[in-house]
Amino acid sequence: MPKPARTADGLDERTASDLSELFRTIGDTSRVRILAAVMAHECKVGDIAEAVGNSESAVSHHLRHLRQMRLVRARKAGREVFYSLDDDHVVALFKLGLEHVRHG
Amino acid sequence: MPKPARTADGLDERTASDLSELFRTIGDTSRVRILAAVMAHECKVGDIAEAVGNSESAVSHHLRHLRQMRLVRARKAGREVFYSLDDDHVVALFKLGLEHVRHG
DNA sequence: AAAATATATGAACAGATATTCATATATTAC
DNA sequence: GTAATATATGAATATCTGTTCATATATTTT
Repeated sequence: MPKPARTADGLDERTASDLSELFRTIGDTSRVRILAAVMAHECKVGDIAEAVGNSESAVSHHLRHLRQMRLVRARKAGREVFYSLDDDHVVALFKLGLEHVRHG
Repeated sequence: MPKPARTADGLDERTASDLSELFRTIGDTSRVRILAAVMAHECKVGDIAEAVGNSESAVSHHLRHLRQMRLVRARKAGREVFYSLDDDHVVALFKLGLEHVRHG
């Protein structure tokens, strides 16, 4: 099989791309707030929309994005869908990020 | 003084905005690679440009952005400018990010 | 002094992306 | 069955952002 394309700094292109995509996903104010809401406790879409002050449609779009990046997970209950964190990497990332912005 | 505007999830708007801005800064493939290069060892602009395969101008723009977010720091030596990490939050963020993308 | 080199910067353009709106799907209530 | 509710989705649009190009600044060399 072909060698992965390597940049001179030791990060292959695929990894750099994946990594940046992950951070880009968290790099949106609405999604940060959606994640913070979901982080506090399992939430259904409507409640998230109200909490972050976005339309349900916009939130739904964001949630799909977050799902695709495996940051949140959906649990269907009747006609409602409850979202929770998929793992706790996000919590750790938030903590580090906060350390930096609150004067790092 | 006025209370900071709070979202229902406990993140005030300013914090959510700052946090997302930080992640957005790392959420670009070129900047990820620039950071990786600088992370390995202090680099001057030209070398970074070559390492990541971007123009020096583009890299310079990115470096300004990274400087403004206090992610990298510049040291001037003659007509060259050497960049290094400003602190090690980025290293920790990269580690966590990699854990997530390499099967989260 | 001028020429050459390294980096920075502003403006402009191209491509990406968040939000809105209209509509679709799924589930429950009647 | 139909009506109502919750969420999802596609397309369109408006905004944001990365890169390029031209040019500016700073430093060294001759």
